[in-house]
Amino acid sequence: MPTTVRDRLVDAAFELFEQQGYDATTIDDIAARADTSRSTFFRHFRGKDDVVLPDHDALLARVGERLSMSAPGSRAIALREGARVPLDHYLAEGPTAMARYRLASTIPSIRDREIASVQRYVRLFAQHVHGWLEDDTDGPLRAELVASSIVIAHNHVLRRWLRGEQDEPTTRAGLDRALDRALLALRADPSAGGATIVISGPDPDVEQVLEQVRAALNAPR
Amino acid sequence: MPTTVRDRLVDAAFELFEQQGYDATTIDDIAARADTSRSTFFRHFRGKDDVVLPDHDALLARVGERLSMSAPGSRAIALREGARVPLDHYLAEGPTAMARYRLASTIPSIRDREIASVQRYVRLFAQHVHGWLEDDTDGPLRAELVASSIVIAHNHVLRRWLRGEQDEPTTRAGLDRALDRALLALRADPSAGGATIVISGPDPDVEQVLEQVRAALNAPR
DNA sequence: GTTCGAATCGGTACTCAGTATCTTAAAGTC
DNA sequence: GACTTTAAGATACTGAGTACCGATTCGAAC
Repeated sequence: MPTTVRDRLVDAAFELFEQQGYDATTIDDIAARADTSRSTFFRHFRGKDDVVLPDHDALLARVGERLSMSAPGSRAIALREGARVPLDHYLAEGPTAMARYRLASTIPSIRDREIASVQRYVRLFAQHVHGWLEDDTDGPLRAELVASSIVIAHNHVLRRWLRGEQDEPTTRAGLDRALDRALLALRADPSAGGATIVISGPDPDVEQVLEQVRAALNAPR
Repeated sequence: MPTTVRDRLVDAAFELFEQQGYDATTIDDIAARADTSRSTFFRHFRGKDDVVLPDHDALLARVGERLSMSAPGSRAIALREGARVPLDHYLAEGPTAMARYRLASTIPSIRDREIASVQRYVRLFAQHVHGWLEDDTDGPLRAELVASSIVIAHNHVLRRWLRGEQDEPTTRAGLDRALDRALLALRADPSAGGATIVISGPDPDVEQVLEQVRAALNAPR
């Protein structure tokens, strides 16, 4: 089978990291186990932690593409499908994604880089949402809130799968539920003219709702 | 005046970083300009980037303290005052905070560490909020959403001040407004029994509101 | 078949961050 | 004054990351 040098390096790195720890394994160790040289390692990866992390660049680009082709009427759909892109990617990756998660949970250096990567997704979502809210005062803040909520919802369901707490179908369905909750912030829009009503909850009683509305309107705000 | 070695090191580092860039200045440079030795530098700071970052540990502890002494009736107040702790700290710091912001905006290494620090605040808030929502299904997700919204609101107003776009009083008032928006996610609680009503916006017309409520209740959800 | 060019890889040497350890000077403490 | 503690300087080492050079291979063009 045509295993490339790059693949051998990744495998060697994962094995050594899990086996003898991150700090304890040198790049020479990784290169040696992959039957190649230190130079070659640095030709393929920017650094030691780079081996573990997936290439977010490609994934980020795909998410950006999805968000770019969004019509004014279907913003929410674009956001949901944008969030689905990385989730599907990791679900398809399977065990590799899980191994990476184990490492990212343990090794501070890698966890920090992972957090920084997550932030790039937040910024990407925020940029698009901000563009959609151009006329809004407080646009940047709302955009950031919505963006981070989406990413949090995504990571929430992803982590449960990575930890083996959920199977794939449950995870996919979970994203939709989590996004429901996350996008409440988008739906409740205090900057719109008049008032914005958000009603959530199972089968509300109409009279009770109206009573609550009266109370809310009469209360000092 | 009794400038300590530590202070001299910090000053030297800031000057050199701004003057000749982060990567271009070695720790020897910093030590030399502070008229001390490399050993002393590492005795005071864990690493090169540590000089720039404030000690989040103390700040984090103070926020945690404030959140810990929160009664069931005053959760929202605790969150607001918890968010005010770091804001007040940076406002008091003044120019130093601004210089740090300039560096963090420019130098990827420092920015990544800054992002990781922010994440620690999110986790702290989330832990407390999660404790308060113990009985809630989806508690962890809601807690994360609320926590990150608070931190985003905080950083939003802080950044505007750091960039010199706002004066201090405006910034303090801005935090409250930003938190209003951020905490919508907390108020709109789909897991509560019955329904939850969130009404936001300036001076809503009662009839219009009731009409919207009827429409929302009649619409298929 | 030869030659040219472009990748790909290995090898060497260097800078610098970070750690460990030892020694020294100064400042309390009894 | 002798003793302990603490802050600082000095030295040496490991390992990440960079720069550069040379060797090999594989095609394509002539």
